Amino acid sequence: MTSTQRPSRQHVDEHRIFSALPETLRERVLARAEIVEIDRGETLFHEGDPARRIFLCEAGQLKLYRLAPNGNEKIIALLQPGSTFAEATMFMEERNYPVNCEALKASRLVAFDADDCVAMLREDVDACFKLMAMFSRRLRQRLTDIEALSLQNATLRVVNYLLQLQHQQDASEQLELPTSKKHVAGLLALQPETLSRVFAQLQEGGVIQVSGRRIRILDSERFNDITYGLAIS
Amino acid sequence: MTSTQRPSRQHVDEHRIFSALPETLRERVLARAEIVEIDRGETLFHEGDPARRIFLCEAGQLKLYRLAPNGNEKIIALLQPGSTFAEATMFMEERNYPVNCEALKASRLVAFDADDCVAMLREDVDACFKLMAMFSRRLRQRLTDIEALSLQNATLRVVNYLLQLQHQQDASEQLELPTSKKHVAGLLALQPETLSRVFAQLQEGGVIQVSGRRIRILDSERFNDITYGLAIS
DNA sequence: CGCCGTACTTGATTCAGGTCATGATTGGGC
DNA sequence: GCCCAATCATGACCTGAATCAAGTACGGCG
Repeated sequence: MTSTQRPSRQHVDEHRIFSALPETLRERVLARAEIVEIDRGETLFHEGDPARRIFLCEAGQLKLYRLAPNGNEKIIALLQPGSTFAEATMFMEERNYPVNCEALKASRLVAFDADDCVAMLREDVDACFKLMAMFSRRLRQRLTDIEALSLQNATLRVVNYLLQLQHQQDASEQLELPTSKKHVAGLLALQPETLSRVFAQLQEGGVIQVSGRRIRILDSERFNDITYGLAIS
Repeated sequence: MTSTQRPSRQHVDEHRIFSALPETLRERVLARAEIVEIDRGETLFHEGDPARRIFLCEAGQLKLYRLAPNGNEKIIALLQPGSTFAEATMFMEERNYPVNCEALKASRLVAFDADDCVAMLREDVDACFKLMAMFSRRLRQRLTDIEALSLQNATLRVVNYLLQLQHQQDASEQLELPTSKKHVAGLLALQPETLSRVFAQLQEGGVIQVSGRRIRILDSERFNDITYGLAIS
């Protein structure tokens, strides 16, 4: 991991931007922001580490995850270019990261100083509102996750995940998993074997067609039905 | 459910207060706030209902929950006097409640108009910061919930819950469940039967002593061990 | 291009927790 | 204080997903 380069306006503007911060304030944060380059497999921070910086993913892919003592890994979120993360640590009494963060691909991040960001937010209610909107969206996402974990079985979780992907991507019947099946399994709190079997079963039923990371939704009618709790037939 | 009374300053000041709002602003919100009285078993709102108001629980107890098609219920949060809820809806494009809310005991709430609150927040960065701090704490709590659901078994979830209760209450070895075991089960995403068995097993092992809603932690040594994944012996 | 480690698939088996059933106990409301 | 319904406890049984195991396919790197 290196953190020598200085970020240019471009670096940030190229992408969806540290989305809570309006145009006028970006200049100031950038003054002390740093570019962080990180290799595949490297860890950006561990759960419990003091959180002095918040991040924007410019390029690459990372996972936020928690580990069970037995080594089981639950992926909390996949970070794609344009994602910001760790903002909530700014407001905690104890500022430390609540999860581990590791690069799944070589990645380039912009690291903002937490104190700088707080200082800026103090002077800009609009920025606060954008951040609050982001927190609200994230809270609702967590609610969806909790519902999935406590009320849905493996098949339903997979189906809902695929529908969500389909919606995020161009909404065509063809979609692509954003990462390896192993990590998708970690995201859905399943073992890789189970995910594999669910895919096999859905393919068996003629509902989807899987080839590597590409998935085609063949029978969107029945596919939707499954979401409402009907059997796989 | 009745919503005729006008709330006095007292009603709100008596308790922990709409905690994101500093002293100076309370007067203004209160001008249009209403008292809502609700009986045990009544529903305050359903998932999907338009969210025009946010709430402070003054007295009583409520549950926020989601339902599976088969009737299974996951309790997202228990609301006690002093809790505020539904604040995040203020910032959603589509303002609607993401969960159901039902009174577990007859309750008295203060209902604030969402638009009024937004208007107030616009003029007070301190209030924004308090609210952002609350969102951050809540996000972290959700993270803990997700970890519990995806990486911990029934016993571990129960033990961690009891430890959390012990900490919230006076940290003595004696604690009291805040609600019925049925609802505690719903909070931990367990069936009541399973919770009952876990309690029985822990009591069997001499680790706790259960009598109704009162629980005494007998062997805090071993009790803590369980948290680290060791067997119940 | 070929090698090796990782990802993936598939089968056999196990087991934690859910489901169903039956009493015992409790507590809210008249 | 009594009564009915809801809560709670416990046993028998079932099942979905984890675990264990073994073989195949893939992809990154020399």
